[in-house]
Amino acid sequence: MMRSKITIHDIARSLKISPSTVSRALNDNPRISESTRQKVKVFAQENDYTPNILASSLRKGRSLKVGIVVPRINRHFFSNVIGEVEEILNETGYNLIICQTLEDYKKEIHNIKTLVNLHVDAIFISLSTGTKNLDHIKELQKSGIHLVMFDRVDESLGIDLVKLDDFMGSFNTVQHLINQGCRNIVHFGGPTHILSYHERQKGYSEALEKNNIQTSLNKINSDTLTKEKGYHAMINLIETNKIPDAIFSASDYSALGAVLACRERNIEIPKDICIAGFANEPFTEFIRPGLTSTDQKPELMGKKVAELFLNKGSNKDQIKSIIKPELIIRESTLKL
Amino acid sequence: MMRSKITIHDIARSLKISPSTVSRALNDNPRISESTRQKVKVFAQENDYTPNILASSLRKGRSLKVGIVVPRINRHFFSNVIGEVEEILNETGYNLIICQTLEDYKKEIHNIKTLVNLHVDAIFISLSTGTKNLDHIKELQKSGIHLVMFDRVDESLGIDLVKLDDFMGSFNTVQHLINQGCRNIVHFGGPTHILSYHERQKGYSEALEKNNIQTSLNKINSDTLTKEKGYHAMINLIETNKIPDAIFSASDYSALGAVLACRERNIEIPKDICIAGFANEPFTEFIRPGLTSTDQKPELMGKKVAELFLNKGSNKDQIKSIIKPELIIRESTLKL
DNA sequence: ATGAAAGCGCTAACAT
DNA sequence: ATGTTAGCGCTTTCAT
Repeated sequence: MMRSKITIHDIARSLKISPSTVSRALNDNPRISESTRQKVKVFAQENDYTPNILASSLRKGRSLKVGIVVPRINRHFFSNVIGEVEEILNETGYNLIICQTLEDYKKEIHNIKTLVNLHVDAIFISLSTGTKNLDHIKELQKSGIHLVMFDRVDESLGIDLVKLDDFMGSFNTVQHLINQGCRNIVHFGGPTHILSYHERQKGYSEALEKNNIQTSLNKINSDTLTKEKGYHAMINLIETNKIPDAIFSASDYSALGAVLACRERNIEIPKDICIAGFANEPFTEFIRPGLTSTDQKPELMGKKVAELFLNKGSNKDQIKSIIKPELIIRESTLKL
Repeated sequence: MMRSKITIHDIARSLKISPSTVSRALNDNPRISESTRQKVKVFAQENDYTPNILASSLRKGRSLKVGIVVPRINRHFFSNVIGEVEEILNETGYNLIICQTLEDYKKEIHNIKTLVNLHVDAIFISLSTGTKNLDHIKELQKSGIHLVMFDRVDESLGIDLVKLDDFMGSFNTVQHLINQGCRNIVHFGGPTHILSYHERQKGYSEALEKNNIQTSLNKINSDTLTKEKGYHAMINLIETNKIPDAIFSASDYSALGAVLACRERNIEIPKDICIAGFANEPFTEFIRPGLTSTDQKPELMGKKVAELFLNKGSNKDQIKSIIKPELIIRESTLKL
């Protein structure tokens, strides 16, 4: 555990062989005799030799490090993606460096610069909402660092990606609301320059259309993703006497805000209004009433992301992995 | 943003000076003339020079990287400590590498090995519950890597630490419950080999004693920190007809489990029973009834941890920074 | 104020 | 199967 003190030169000297032989033995180079390999490995083990990764990375140009950039690590979805990625990468000798952008474009650029600087072999990124310009990603593409986008992706860049079928998740939720008898459904959405939110909005609209329910732009609140914004949007609906019979929110947090507003104004869920969120955050399960939401399969997504990197090989084609969401129905939308 | 291509040698050649001069200019070595310094910096800027951190770390023996090891990154408390630490370190040019142990002793050892391998300059660690033997920490102490423990600390090792006054947090909560008229208070605690849980249990016992309430060991459930365990412990109390008038839990999650059990069995909170948790997880605010809890000041703790590292200097004495908790009183304990 | 040279620890072409 | 040598890009004595 000591800060690595002994080097391959020390081993070489003790064993009266050359450093390169030691290096090769340690790296299981087939051109080294079994006996030498054993001798070296045993000696290394006994003397607590640990390779200097810095030196090896400098020389090899690869670092066995992977960076992951997410909007926030304390979101259930992201922390579970990260957990899964970390587990798989550790098994294969890679280390994961986690960065958060806090939805800030500048911080995203800074994080990427840092990772490039650390000579990571790959970067897994989920774009921040503040990111409207993708030049930094395009530059990154040229750098030779393996790139995988996930969840908040851009499909046009030709970069391998893993994403949820957000359209399906959204469509199914709205269809469920309609099945419960809701007709006047308001959408709390996110900025549509983010593909996920665009698709969720589209799923909402198409589900309504398919059921011959008139859609209306003033039923769509974009940029309503936080608890505070959801709360205020709901209060606004109440105070302008436009209470709908359902809210479909693209975020559990803004759905929560709506729930809190309803509690405050004594509007009963699901009797007076149905509310559905998105992401299946843990709290959706234990608030009262339980909040209907869509599970985004974070572990599966993490697995796919890691595998996309590990199995890439020389395949040059863009790979898009689309994950099927699961609608978790709870009391907040159960009228029947 | 390109993977750094140009080196100080390229700059030196272009400017017809030596690499060492370039290095010095870039590092603001005072022995370089202002004009050369400017020339070098401008050229570097214009040509997107980025230093190779690997090479510089290898040479200097310091990496400008810091590792942080926590039980889980998706705990509100830890993710906020991490966020604060990251922010402060980034300002000073350091990068943070985040590892999680998932409360597993082996994973903790593995994480530390990894960080040592990466030649981090410092490790900030919060011990996992699975850690009962501290040999790996003692070894780490010898390594010369700057160490700071936080939250889940061991005070006997002489390592700088930042921790909550868990005794005070616990004592104040129980005193509050007593003030509300509760006399039969059950404690859901954690393993007492972890100092925090030991102190919380002590705070519980001493608050009772101070109020001349008889304490009893069978009112203490240790190893009851998760939602599931809290749920089962509460169900057990109900089914054995030993429903207390209050639960003080050392974890918000086990308090939540108790809340869920009460809901299921139609026991009213706070009318029939008061419940208080610990950590002030976000959900405590918006479940019904709101759950009384103790804020652990994660941002402040993160700040102290980072500062302990940045300001250490040559001071050899152990520094213990004890943070005052704040009791957040919500409906779950408001009988009066 | 600047340059030359050595070396951090490792790997890999090129020998033998 | 093993050794020699030359760096990866940077910092830092030691010169001048």
